[in-house]
Amino acid sequence: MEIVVNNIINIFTVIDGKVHILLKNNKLIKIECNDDIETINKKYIEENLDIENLSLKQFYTFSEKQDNKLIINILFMDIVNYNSIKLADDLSLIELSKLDIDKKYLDKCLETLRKELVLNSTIKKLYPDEFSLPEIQKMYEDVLDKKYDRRNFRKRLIKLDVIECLEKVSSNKNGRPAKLYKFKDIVEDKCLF
Amino acid sequence: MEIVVNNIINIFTVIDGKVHILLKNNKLIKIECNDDIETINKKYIEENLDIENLSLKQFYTFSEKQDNKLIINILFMDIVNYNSIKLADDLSLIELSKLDIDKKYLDKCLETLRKELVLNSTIKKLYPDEFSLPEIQKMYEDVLDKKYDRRNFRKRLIKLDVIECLEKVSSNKNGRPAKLYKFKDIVEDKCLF
DNA sequence: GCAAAAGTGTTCTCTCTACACCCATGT
DNA sequence: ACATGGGTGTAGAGAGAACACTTTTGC
Repeated sequence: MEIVVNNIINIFTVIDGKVHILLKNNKLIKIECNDDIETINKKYIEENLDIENLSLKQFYTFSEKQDNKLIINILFMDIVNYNSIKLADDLSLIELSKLDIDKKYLDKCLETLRKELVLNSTIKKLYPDEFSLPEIQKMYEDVLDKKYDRRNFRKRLIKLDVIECLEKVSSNKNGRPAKLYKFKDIVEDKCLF
Repeated sequence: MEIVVNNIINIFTVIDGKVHILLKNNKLIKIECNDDIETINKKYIEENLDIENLSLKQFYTFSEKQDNKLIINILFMDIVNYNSIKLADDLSLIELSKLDIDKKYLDKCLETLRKELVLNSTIKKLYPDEFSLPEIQKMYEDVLDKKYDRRNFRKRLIKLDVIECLEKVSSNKNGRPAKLYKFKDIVEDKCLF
């Protein structure tokens, strides 16, 4: 039987508290794999995606049969800051919850995101510069589907010693501006939630 | 390029506090995959491994190039009770730490084991009947490479409401016999550590 | 001055840790 | 009786949850 191996690259970012995924021609980024899987990915990223410091992580392999072919889809992901993505003509970002793909793929993505986003190193990639606490709190509440108390949320991050306060505030359209913070340089990775 | 896809099946058990892995002809169990990966596994288990209720979980996919062939190795695992393995002539168990395989494979196995063994449902599969607390404490200390206080270890499991005490004791060669427990029927899965 | 959103501190509860002595068995 | 390993309880520290009022901004 003919065998086709694809690498599927899921690049996630967060816009306005909602997880988005990068598409190419309105489809998942799929690369036919005819070499070692890491080599193929590295080459593709260099030639096609203008994103700095991308570090793909493999998270699942699906198989399907189609027209007497065996198709192996190896899923990879990374999470990056919105500004580090240069949107070429054929690239677009879509809210993950609005993406029309097989539920088993989507569920695996969400499961993986939930594991990744609680890590210090991941959240620093997502917010490499300044951010406000309400901003990342909203993101967590959306992705993890939980509610947090504002004060306890803040205390948690401060006690973990992972953020430092900047002398700046955000400009909100409504209400009091939020203080801006940045993540400290990571010494060891910590689980935030 | 020619592509070969293999499923590699890692079946773990614990003997005397140490993790062991099932080998076939002293090698990892490898199946050439020419159909949907779950279908292949199901068929192989039925025909070759006389183990009840095996429920394989995929955990990683490696690739390698060999003689101008692309080899895709998809790794699966399950954890079972020692007594549920019927050792046919070509099957054997070896202590995981003494297995001579590529370090990246071994590290992935250990990482996966550490995630699995803290779950209620997994540990119940390993100890479906009676067990003593010192027995599983030793296993945890070995796999997680940590030490636990005897009293706190016991209190933790009791407070989690996952074990019940039997009116029996173990027969140790040294020292006082340990009380025997069994896991309660699982309602929801809990993380033990 | 009103609505909207953000900042802050305290108390209470619960969990985790550390720790010492006694008990049941085999030899 | 002694060596070995298992069982038990308590006190103190630390983490997490609940909670209300004040502050800053835009309109």
